[in-house]
Amino acid sequence: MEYNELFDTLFDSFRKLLYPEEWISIDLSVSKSEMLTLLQVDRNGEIIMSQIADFISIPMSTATGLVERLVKKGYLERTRSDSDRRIVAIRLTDEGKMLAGRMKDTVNSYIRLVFDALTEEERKMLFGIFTKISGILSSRTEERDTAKAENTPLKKIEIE
Amino acid sequence: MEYNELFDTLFDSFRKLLYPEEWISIDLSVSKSEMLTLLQVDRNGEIIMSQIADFISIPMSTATGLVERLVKKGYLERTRSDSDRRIVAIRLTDEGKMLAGRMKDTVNSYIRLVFDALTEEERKMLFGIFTKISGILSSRTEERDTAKAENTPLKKIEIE
DNA sequence: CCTAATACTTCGTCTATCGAAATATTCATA
DNA sequence: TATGAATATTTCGATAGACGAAGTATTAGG
Repeated sequence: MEYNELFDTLFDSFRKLLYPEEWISIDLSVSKSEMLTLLQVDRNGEIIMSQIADFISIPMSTATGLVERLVKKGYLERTRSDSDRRIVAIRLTDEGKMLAGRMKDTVNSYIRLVFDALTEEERKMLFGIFTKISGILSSRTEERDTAKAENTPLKKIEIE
Repeated sequence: MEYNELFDTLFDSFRKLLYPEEWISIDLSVSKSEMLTLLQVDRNGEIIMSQIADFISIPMSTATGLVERLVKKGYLERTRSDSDRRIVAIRLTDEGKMLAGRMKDTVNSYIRLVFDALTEEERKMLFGIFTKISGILSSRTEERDTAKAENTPLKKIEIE
């Protein structure tokens, strides 16, 4: 019976993440995908177009537009690689670094808010639980990925 | 130092929720907002347009389109209220009920997957933690809402 | 060399979102 | 009880973002 309550809580979290403007004060100058991109570039320091597309699971044509907007806004800069001139490397500008920093601070302030409300024991356990969950979810993702890879040739047999 | 790891985990969850197609097998015939709407209608049994708009935090004009698509797809039906003919009540069709059921089943299977990986103690604690967190987040939302509400009257002074 | 593969961009199209104005109905009040 | 304000919703036009197909440039392989 706890399942239902848990479902509702998750449902609510899903809603909040889809429309975070409601509960978190984020910079309105970037969209959710743009935010994700900035944080990912921040994590990697430097990243190439195809990695961005891969990471967010979008086609390259979409990634081009996404990065283009962030470049126009002054948060990212593009550089053609010298060793392989097909490759475009993406880096944060100083302004981009500041924005990424502010975004991380905001999220961290929420993490802290939650952490402060928990006991030491709960904190430890939450961390362990998170690790377990993310392990399960990524093993799921891998399953799907390999399944997809294995199915691709088979699809030709389907009667569509 | 745990903060960073936690940030990364949250960051990843955010990404997965924004692009759930990657890890969860959901019905491709509806978008994320549409899914949210269907589940909310399912929860309430019957709901009116403004409640939908309110719940998902979108303007009414957007809600109209959203519901329109779901009606066309055969998942929702509209009825003008007899007591107040301005009001439009939304209900799930049988097909809509089935889809909502399938969506809940999918999510519940994930919940179960996670639950099964946890000990009884962890389960209890996770539940408590979830309750705490959602309490904190909704008190935040309320703060923002009342702040907004308190500001509204002042707006009338504006020279429009 | 020359063809295939890779990395990326451009273009046209389509979908979703949103604000402003329009419509229809009910409420309030004088 | 007429009439102007308030409420609930839709329509319309504009705009942003996503995506597939085709195009460009560069590198790799036989």
